[in-house]
Amino acid sequence: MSDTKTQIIQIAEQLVRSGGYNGFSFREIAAEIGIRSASVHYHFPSKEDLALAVANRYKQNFFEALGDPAPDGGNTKSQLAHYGQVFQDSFKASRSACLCGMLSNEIALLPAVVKQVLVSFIDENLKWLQQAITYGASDADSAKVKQQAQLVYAALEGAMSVSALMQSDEWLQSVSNLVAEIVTPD
Amino acid sequence: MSDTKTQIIQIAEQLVRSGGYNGFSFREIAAEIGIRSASVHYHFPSKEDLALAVANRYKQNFFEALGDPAPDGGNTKSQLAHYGQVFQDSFKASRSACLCGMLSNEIALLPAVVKQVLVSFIDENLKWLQQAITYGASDADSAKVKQQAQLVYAALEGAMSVSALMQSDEWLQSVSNLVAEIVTPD
DNA sequence: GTCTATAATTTGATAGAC
DNA sequence: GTCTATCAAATTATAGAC
Repeated sequence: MSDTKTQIIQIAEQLVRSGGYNGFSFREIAAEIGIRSASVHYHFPSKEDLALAVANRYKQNFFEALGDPAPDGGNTKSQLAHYGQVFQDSFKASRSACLCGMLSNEIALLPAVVKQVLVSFIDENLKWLQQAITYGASDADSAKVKQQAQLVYAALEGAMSVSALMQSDEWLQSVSNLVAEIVTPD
Repeated sequence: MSDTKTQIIQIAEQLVRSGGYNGFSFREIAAEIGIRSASVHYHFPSKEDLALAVANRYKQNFFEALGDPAPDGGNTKSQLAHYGQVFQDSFKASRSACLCGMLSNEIALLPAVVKQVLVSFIDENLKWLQQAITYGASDADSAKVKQQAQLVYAALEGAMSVSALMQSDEWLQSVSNLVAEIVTPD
């Protein structure tokens, strides 16, 4: 991928996370790079193309940072602490909300192809959490474990949203610590 | 408040919850009512005025639905179940995200006066939850109780966001049930 | 790949008649 | 309170030169 194309995606991600799908423009991206908006259209013909690329790259980076559940044989608590740390690192780097959390709210504005990325992002988070919670222990597909995984994901998304508003990671830290304590496979 | 003014706020709320602050226009609101956009400006001179009115009314309605913590002497579990039910009712009525959750993500776009409403919405949710969790029991200001209250709020906001994406209340129900089970004042 | 130029549309907002 | 008319600005997107 060309340097400019990567730059466009990076800037677009930050702009979407700050202001949503309708909160960024091709001109704004172009201005930050030092080119013209027509050149941005060369790399991404439509706004939907760009939004899709941004969502895909965000998802990919997120799961790279996450790694596989329990790669070093950690217990549930340490795995959930790591999971929370990924959210915290993302917030610290951007001071803004989760891209997928942001776009989830705006679903009415988005093309179906972007919605699919969001749904798969959530699905894979759920799978990761179910494995992390039950690693080496009970059934990853039990209803209880799924409920717990949903709680962890929802709580961290919500906490990231509040942290973006407050411009402080207090909520993310607090929620991250608590879920690691209270969620167990038993 | 005039009928038209109320109508404007109602429609604006639904539009903001579907598409965010940049996702609605005066013309769109006017079209739904059957008037012209200039008439909307008569009631709300600027978009910021309208956004503020929408946020204030949403907050007011939310806490009216919530009522006081433990008005009938309920325990923590029943109080949290009621809290979750308020989120579920709001989702069922609108099929969209929480207005304050939506706007929290978009903080970079909003005037300071709207941000204040969002911050107070969260503050008051936290207070309500801390009282509900500790009703008739331990210290409402303990660090542990505050952490739990943050978890409950964040989890329900996150679950509502996912429910808006999926157009299903499964996540809201699941998360609502689980927090009522696992959060205790002890 | 980037540029200039521009089309087509939408937006927030205002002036002034009724 | 609502209307017509209009403005200035911004937006997505395209055509065609370099």
